Amino acid sequence: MPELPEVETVMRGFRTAFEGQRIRHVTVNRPDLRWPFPLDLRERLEGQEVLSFHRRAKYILMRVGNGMSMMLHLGMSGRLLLGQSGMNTTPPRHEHLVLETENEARAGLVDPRRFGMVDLVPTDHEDTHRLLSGLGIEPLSDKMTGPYLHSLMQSRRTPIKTALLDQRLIVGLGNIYVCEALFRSHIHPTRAATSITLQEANRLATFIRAILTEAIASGGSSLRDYVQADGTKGGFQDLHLVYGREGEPCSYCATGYTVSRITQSGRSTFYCANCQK
DNA sequence: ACGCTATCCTGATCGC
DNA sequence: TGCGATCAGGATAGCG
Repeated sequence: MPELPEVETVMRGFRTAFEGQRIRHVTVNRPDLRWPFPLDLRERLEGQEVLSFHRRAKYILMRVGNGMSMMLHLGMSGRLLLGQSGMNTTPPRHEHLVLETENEARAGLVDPRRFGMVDLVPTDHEDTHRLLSGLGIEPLSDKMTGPYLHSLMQSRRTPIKTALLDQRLIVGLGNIYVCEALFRSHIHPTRAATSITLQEANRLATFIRAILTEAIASGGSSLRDYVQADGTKGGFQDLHLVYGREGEPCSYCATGYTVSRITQSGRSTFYCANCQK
């Protein structure tokens, strides 16, 4: 589910609710998601002050006072429900982990498909965690330039769409935002990554940055079950120009072409066969 | 060495 | 209304 804008939105809500507070209670409702929860998750977090929140790729990092960081990945269907403790409401289905603070802030991790993950890592060594150490560049950082993107694409013998989904090269993009970025850049998704010119890489860099920035500003894309931490829906799905719009007229080339859908490495790709070359 | 695929799960939706 | 098939925003292990 969540790509960079959704994870960033969730992380900001989590930060607003939890930063500076002390964790009073941790409830672990099952032993694992994609991987087992750390056996000492509860004892490592309870009683700790929440120092700060960060995002790396699609991971949320919560740093606490004992030098540990909780890593959280939402997978495909993960949501973080923020609220107050003691409301006596029925817990939602698939709420696998609950954090509560001394000030009654409550965060529940709901993940029906259980593709998400939670782990602990020493804050000083976050970057060496096996899931973080191989990650590519942050698309909203200064490293994300056309020339650098161009050089990254030269090393992959896959379609450009597949390469942009590869978190070892550039992080944060998922199926939606890759489709949208290629559409706005007028690049055909099946093109070999190595065929991307510098000029096209410049366009891609510009649009990737723009799309992610716009999506964060509108609170992410709400499809199916994604909502922001405060329960409101994001609004970026209304700005999708191709994703999920198979058969609809292309919004750019006004020639009667409609949005096509193909499958690439098992995932749907949406594009305009006329204006993406 | 690299790239493709099958796979982990549940739930929503679609066609019959 | 019911039922089976299909699809879903991710990322890995394992295979060729």
